Amino acid sequence: MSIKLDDKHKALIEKIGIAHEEKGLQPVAGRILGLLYVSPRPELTFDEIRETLNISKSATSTALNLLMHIGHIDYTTFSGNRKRYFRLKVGNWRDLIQGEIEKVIKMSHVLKEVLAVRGDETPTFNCSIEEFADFMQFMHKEFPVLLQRWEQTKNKE
Amino acid sequence: MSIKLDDKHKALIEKIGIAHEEKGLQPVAGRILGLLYVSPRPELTFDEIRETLNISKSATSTALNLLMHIGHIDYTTFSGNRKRYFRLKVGNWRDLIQGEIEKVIKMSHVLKEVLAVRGDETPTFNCSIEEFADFMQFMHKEFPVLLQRWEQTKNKE
DNA sequence: ATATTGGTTCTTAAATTTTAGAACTAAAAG
DNA sequence: CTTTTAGTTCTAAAATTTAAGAACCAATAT
Repeated sequence: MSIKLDDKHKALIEKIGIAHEEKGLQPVAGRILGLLYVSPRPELTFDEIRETLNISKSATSTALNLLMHIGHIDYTTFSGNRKRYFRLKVGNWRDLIQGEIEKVIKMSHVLKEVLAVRGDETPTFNCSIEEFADFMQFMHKEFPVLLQRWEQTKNKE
Repeated sequence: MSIKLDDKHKALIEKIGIAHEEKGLQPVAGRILGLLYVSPRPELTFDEIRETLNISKSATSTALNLLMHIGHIDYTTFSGNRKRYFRLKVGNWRDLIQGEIEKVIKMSHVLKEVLAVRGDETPTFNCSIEEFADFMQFMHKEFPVLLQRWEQTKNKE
């Protein structure tokens, strides 16, 4: 059974798909995320996804496993039903953003390595690199504080 | 004239290259960034880059133009010398990070579009999406404050 | 004017990624 | 135990990306 969607929904799926492609996901994986965002029912089976997006079983399987691997989706099951119901782990957005911040800290470590191999002949240049690295570490340290501050303004409303 | 580099430097170039590939750059462009980070002389000519990295003129030209286009590098010239001396715009890191933040705000707008097409049948799901979008906008708003706070702690030292 | 330097652009080859199709498997249903 | 369901895995075709090679061009030097 494929999910019926109007043109607005379909356009939005592509938009979300492309946004995720830009971050390095394969097109099919991006579209699956798009579908799971706009689908009226937020838990869809393998075949609903496959048929709605007109993709092969192999592409569906590979993309779903990738998305589970990187923590974007998971699935539930219901007893007496062998199907898996795939869904976005949106409640998980804090961890997803935290993951991005961890990439930033990695880059700052690489920059520190750069500083270690550079001579003292280029003080201004070195100083910019150090600033960049330091700010990344500052961001990493301050992120949990920022998140907490947001949670609080949220509660006040 | 190719730049002489030891194995430590070469390994670091590849590391920086791969880090940038992961963010969507082509390998050659990533390596050029790596070279410009570790090179003892921070301003290199077209041919120094080409020869040091063993890449073709076309690949060098295309990658340099791409890197200039996305604001990662620029070049100086010296009168009486037709060569361009390419260099990292590291002093520019504030703008580069700001650019990332702008991508975040775009995603939050897409999520707001998602909310606009979703019905009220999935309140918990919708609420997570809204939180995600709101936090992104909060981050965008707070980023300049964070940066300013960092500049101040910097001055105190 | 002619040659050389410092690149750019066009075409194409090679590598990589992405997806489809078909064969397969494990669990459950009949 | 045979069949169906729900997917997985393997192979390979198609699409895309990446980079090389060669021809080209504009500015300077001779």
